[in-house]
Amino acid sequence: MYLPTIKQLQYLLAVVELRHFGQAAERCFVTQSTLSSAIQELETSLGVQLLERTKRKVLPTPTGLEIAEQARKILKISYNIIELSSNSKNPLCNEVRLGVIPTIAPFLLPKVLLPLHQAFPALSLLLIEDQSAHLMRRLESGEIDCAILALPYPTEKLACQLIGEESFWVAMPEGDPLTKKRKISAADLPMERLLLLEEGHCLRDHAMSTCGGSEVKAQFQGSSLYTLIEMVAWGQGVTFVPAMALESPLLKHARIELRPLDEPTPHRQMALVWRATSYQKNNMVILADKLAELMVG
Amino acid sequence: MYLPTIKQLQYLLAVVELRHFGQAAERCFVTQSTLSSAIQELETSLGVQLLERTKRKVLPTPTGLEIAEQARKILKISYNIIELSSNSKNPLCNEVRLGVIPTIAPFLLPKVLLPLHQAFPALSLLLIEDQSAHLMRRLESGEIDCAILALPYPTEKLACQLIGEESFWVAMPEGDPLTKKRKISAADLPMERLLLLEEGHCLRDHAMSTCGGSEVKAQFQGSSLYTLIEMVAWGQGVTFVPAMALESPLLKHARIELRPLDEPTPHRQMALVWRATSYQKNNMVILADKLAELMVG
DNA sequence: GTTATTAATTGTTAAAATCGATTGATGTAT
DNA sequence: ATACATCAATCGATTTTAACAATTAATAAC
Repeated sequence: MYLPTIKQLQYLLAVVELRHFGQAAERCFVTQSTLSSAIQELETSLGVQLLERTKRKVLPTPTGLEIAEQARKILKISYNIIELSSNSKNPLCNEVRLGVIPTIAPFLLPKVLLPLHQAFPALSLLLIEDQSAHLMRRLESGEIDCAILALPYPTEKLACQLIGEESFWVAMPEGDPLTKKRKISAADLPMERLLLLEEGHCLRDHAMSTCGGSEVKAQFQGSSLYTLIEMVAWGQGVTFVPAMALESPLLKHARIELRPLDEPTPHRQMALVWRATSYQKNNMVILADKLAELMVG
Repeated sequence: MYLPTIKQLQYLLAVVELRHFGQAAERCFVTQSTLSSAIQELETSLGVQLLERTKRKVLPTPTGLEIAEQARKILKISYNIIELSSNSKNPLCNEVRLGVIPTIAPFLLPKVLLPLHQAFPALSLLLIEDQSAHLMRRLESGEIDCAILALPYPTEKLACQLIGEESFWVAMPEGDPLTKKRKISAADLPMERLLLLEEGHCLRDHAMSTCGGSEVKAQFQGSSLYTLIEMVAWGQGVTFVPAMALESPLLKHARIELRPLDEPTPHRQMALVWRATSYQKNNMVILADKLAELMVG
């Protein structure tokens, strides 16, 4: 079964509309002989006469008319395909599905979403908040295009670009003995009163490695930084918060005091990651650059 | 501006659906390398990445998905085109636009329409009644596909096939002196009482040539055989009628008597004519054969 | 009769499509 | 770890196709 070609249909349509091989050929930017034989080819492959030719006029057969009508549709869709692809060529005009981990999302997004929209008006961001491991899986399956993670994190086979760095602070209840220090060192931390996020949050792992690895036995596992902060405010213990969170209304809490950590200051790096093969790889670099710029400013 | 080819779109659709170059190639009956390069060709001509390839999986980009969707439509229309043309290949399945002259139509059509429909159930006949000259013009312009005319008539450049022959009879009022003869000869005809159809009807010309050419001065010009017969019934004169009309209810008229003409019997031939270039030329022969068969029976 | 117009035809060349075989990268099983 | 299997890209060779320029045959117009 031989499918017609778009070119054949294009030629047929031109002849049906102009009723003239020569003019049709001109419109299609080919010679009359090229057009003529292309249409003959179409006729024999379909096994049907599409045009009645006399030396003086060209008359489409009913079948020829019907097929020309279908050809019109096909041509229209073809132009539509070209339109579709040329639209998608502008940088950051596609929908970008971005995953962000829960300990970054609430602090970073309010800060960057508006400026991002101003910088790339055609960009449509779809946000997904999930833990690092889940985001990795969704990234690999193509469900999302990129993710903002906290490093260190194993990101083999992903392209990765840093967008910023932030140190950890210690949050403690108002009047806690620790508040007497301007800077807290790892040794000062009361392991027995340390509050951590539940399993799966990378902030938990980063905090644990700051305090000396698996020795830590966290007393309580909060499911979000919000709950954790509330616990601290009620005097249940102390915890780590990322620097970005300091500006959050959450930490304007009257009953919480914050102290930086001593040198070497523990910190985490934030990075945008994506599949190295991603069709958006060029856009990803642009996006990461913009994010880095917004983090500094 | 380069249009995609249907083949490229077909290959793309296969890959998007199967997520596998090898299987897609198999489905399309080509080698993997053929399919692979065809899709690369499509991508570069559109200037857009349509697929993300890793060694282990193939992931369509959003643009790739959209274009595959359009490809699906185009493929569907293409198959439709093939369907359209193969449908039109059955003999006499198209619409056939048939012109018939007014002195044949009312006598022939009642006789043949039903049997024709039984013989070619898929045939859709569109009937047009008009004078020979008009039919010729409409035939040439492609407005109709074929016509039933009475010969002799100049039919240059048209294909032509006889479907029957009929002699002329003379219709006269009941009790007319002429009724005493069993057969009428041309010389017997009362020229001053001869009623003819108006200009343009070929029956008029045939009648005139029977009576000796342009010598005839017809007293009255009827616009249809029906009026003419009524005139005869009212004793206004005599006229010619074609043999086929004898069976018509029109001539069961009580006040009309009919007589055949003497040897050499004047007659007319009926023929189906069509453009020699007509896409229906094969069908026309079939149709003419059938008509001839029905005329005899 | 001559000329102009038109589509088909012919012969040639350039472009492309396709294939088979190979490569390089990547998982999977032992 | 190592060998094996899988997969898409790549390469080189061959066939097929598309396109053109020039010509021909048929027709209409003058």
